[in-house]
Amino acid sequence: MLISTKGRYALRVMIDLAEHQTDDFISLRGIAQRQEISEKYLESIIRMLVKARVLESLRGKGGGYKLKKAPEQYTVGSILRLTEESLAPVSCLEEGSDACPKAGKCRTLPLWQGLDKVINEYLEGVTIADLMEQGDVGDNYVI
Amino acid sequence: MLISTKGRYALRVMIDLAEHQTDDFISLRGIAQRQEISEKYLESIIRMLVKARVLESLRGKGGGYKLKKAPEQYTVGSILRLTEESLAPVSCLEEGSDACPKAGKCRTLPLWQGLDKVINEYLEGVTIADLMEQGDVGDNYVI
DNA sequence: TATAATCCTAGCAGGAAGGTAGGAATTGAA
DNA sequence: TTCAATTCCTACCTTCCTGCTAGGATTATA
Repeated sequence: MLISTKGRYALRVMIDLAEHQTDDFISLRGIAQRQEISEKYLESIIRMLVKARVLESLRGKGGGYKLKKAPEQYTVGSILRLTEESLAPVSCLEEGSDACPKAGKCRTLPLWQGLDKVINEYLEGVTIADLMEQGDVGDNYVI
Repeated sequence: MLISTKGRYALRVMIDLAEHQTDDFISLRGIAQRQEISEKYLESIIRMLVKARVLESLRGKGGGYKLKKAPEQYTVGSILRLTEESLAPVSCLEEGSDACPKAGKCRTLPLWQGLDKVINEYLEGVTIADLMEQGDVGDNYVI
């Protein structure tokens, strides 16, 4: 499995915020209740999004979260990359992993590179806006 | 990460057997040494391939393993499906998992179905023969 | 000052990945 | 017949990650 609950929940948070967008901040509690996810767990996920400056936050009464940009400007890939350690299909392609000494003569490396490319292109071709309403999806978002 | 060492090693076994194909059976020890993988671990992986009737085996002296079909006839996807529990990118698409009660109104399900499709199409488009010699790769096997 | 909210650190249970160990069964050859 | 080479089978172990929980510190509003 490539995508953990962290990544899936992060996307659902983004969609929820996009769908309930106003000038006000939206509280964790509201998101958690609508999405039926534990507040405490969701908290840790949302904090990643705040740290990555994808969300704006405000503490104290009336506080909460808000998207920083328009939903069209967030690709699915850019969000998943924040919560998943890596989207690489195999460990040898993970960022920060040293180049494999056998890379030159590896029979399968090109296979994994190709798979990686296909996955990334797909995930970069879909935005949060595309996910908001089924039936009004982007060109790249074809099942 | 989508693909475990089990899957990667299984592919390497298939390639090794394809490249050293004769009428004789090829021993586990030989494969393990060429691929620099622990004999004991490789043994458990190869047994999956034998059980799935992808390989033919012979016990005793002079025994070993052999491909049952030509390398062109094994897609990468068909091999990986034997060793990986599931190639689905998210748990809700795994075979045998009950349909999610929220599937009807799920904002992200089509996203995952699309990703699943892209991954499977890619992996079905490459065969063991494609992996044998770089430079002589199939049409679908483009980086 | 009370209350509502986010921030922060720590920890934990369960399962899977990756690998090891030891021996039983089978086959071919001396 | 016996020995050596080989696959088959079962059990186990360690380490890491996922998914989740707990408890409190900090900040803003009314």
